[in-house]
Amino acid sequence: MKSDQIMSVFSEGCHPLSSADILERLQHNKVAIDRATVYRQVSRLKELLKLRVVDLGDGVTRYELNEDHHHHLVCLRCKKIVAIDLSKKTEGLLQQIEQTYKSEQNFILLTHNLAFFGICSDCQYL
Amino acid sequence: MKSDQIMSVFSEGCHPLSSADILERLQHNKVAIDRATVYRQVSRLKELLKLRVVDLGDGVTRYELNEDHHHHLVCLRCKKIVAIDLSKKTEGLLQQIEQTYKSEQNFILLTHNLAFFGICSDCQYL
DNA sequence: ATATCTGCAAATTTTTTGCAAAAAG
DNA sequence: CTTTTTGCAAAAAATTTGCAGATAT
Repeated sequence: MKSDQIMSVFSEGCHPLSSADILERLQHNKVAIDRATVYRQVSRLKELLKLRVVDLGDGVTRYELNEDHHHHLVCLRCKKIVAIDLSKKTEGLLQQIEQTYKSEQNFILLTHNLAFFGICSDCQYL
Repeated sequence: MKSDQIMSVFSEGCHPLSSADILERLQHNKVAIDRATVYRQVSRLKELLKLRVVDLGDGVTRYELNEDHHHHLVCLRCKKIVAIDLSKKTEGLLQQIEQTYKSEQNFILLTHNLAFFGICSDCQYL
């Protein structure tokens, strides 16, 4: 089953991967897979909430595991992506927000996306 | 100048707009504009921090004014988008996060993206 | 045997680019 | 006059679809 092989490339590292990245990694691992299959399975995995979309603002759609929820810091100049862990700081707040929308609008929250954009230290004097 | 006309469609409403949306709205307003111009100007406005990318998890790149920073609640079933204002709840925290990454990594944060995904009340019993 | 998954090729959609004319400074 | 912006057409990139054969249940 190709979806397992797709899931396995996400286990290799923690960076968000585009469809092209997934394809490349699988081919590098000698797994024959078609582009269309990647798209179809990623879409399915997204619906099953195994993966989620990470849009880092550069027009490329990337995905990552929907577990171990980390966030991202993205440099607007060099596009470097740094994974950050805000769970301690945000956990209470996000739970509170979940409660609020559950009771106010009966909206059941399942996941979220949080990314920060700015200029990294290497790019500040360019 | 076409970028002013692009900016003006964002003032009409508060929903995030894709490139196709912008084109459609301008054409509806009898403004002749080419697709390429929309892409070029949006990219420029993004660099000038007048617009920012909004990630609603469906792989479509959308933009909104980078002022009045609201967040979004997105229904994973019907794709309904609800704009929410978390500024009171998150302001302190986001400022604290900005400080943390400024001092720890010398990363200057300029903007962020926060969206919640779940099932809206209309879709829960489908 | 039936239903699901896959590769392949083609179609569609989205975004980018080169270039010459138009507009702005 | 020089620089920037625009439209047009074409190219490139990203995503989706139809279909027939392969896999799995």
